[in-house]
Amino acid sequence: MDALGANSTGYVPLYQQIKRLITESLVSGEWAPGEPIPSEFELASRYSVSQGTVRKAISELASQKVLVRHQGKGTFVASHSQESTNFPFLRIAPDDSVVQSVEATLIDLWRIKLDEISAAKLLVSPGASGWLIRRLLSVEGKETLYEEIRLPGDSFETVEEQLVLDHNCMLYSMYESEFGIRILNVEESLKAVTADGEITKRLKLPESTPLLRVDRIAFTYGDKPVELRRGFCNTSNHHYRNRIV
Amino acid sequence: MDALGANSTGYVPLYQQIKRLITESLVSGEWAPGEPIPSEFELASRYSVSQGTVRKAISELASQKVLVRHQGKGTFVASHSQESTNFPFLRIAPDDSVVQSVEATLIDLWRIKLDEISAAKLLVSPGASGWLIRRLLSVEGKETLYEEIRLPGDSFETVEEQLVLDHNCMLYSMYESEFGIRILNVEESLKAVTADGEITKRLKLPESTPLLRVDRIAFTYGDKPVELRRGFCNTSNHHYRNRIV
DNA sequence: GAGTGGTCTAGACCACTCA
DNA sequence: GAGTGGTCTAGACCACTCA
Repeated sequence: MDALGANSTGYVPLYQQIKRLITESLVSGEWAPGEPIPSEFELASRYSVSQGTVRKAISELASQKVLVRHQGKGTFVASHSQESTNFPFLRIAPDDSVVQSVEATLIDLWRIKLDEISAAKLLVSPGASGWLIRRLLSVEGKETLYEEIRLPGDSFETVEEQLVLDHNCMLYSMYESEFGIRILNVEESLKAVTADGEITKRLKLPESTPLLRVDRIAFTYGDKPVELRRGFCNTSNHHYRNRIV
Repeated sequence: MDALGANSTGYVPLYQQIKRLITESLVSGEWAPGEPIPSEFELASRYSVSQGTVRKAISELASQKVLVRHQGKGTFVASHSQESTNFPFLRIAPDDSVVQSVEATLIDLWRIKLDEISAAKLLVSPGASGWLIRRLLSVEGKETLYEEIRLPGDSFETVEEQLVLDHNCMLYSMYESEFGIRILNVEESLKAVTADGEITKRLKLPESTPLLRVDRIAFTYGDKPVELRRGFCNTSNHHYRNRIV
């Protein structure tokens, strides 16, 4: 099986091909985030297949949250700006309640050269230019998470502090509207650590408090990595939740 | 929408009803783990619907890993004993390689009375009898994870030490074959902690080493909780991995 | 009432497995 | 070659939205 779903005889199901064509239109920007795509019957006639085949393609894209279906209204390009939550990949929650408010405050923003490890993870050459964003997240009014975010300069040409502030630190929504980069999924790697003085100070904690370190790689279309993130989380009153099936 | 997928007018799609009938046959044991269920056409005639409708029901059950499909061979009841991995819900991996070998050694096993919190999580009355299993997991030959497992006595009447040893500490496979309880999914809650003396001694670590504490509730059919687990993981050379979409 | 996605059917044919 | 799951079609009808 290759990336298109072809087997050794070169057979690729029609719906896989349709899925690819739809994805191409999304990447090219023919259909913008938040906007409706053509109806299933329109797409069926455009690609000369049956509605059922288009439907199967759309179903898979909807399960990846690339598209969103609304019965009676249409199928829409998924958009961070119209999602229920502003931090769709945030797994930190307070212990005794459900997460209701998350606030981010910007610490600072720098143009940097990406170190070797970061560059390798972002699939760019070591020393390539990039950006470093540092910020603090408060969950339910309590400083809980200190984050360092690294962005590759080739995908993010100019990141102004004002831009980040304008978007109220909703970064993924900013990536989408300002840079045309939609984050589709993320990989996280967690460890328990004791953090250094600066981080504990930011989180207003005594030194050597154990912290949950969350390393993230965020991916856009085609599993292309476009953001690195390292977070240090105070888990005295919060936890990282996960469901595995 | 109720649990069956009915809307306010009482309409329930056929495939949802079929899904329910199939699940009932699975719970009743008509089709045992690892065995094939009847073919799509057979089920279609049994339930007097089309193959497509049966197919849609099976597809959803397959995506929940309740069933497993094999083209050309049939559809099988999922079984832990024939899964690729013996620890299907284990998210701990070594930092610099892929996880290849996991070994579990039993520390001890006790009949206990469930404390209030555990009983509440397992939806049984506080003080109800149960079991406590303590064990150590080695990943790639290195002691990495200390675990305490609590089981409710109503689902697990008698748990013998020999039984656990016979199953080589593959607990979920044991639950399935010995108690007819199949774990379908788990919820985990993670925190960074400094563990007490006994745990660090078990993991051969200096005291006050930060550890990743993983609390798990495991569910069977109908989202019924049937196992509690608390693990303490040494993350110096290992990490907890997660993918979010 | 027109248009959308959601369900369901009957039938055809394909890819894969196994004897 | 028989039997399985996997794909695809054309057409019908349902549930929902919006004017």
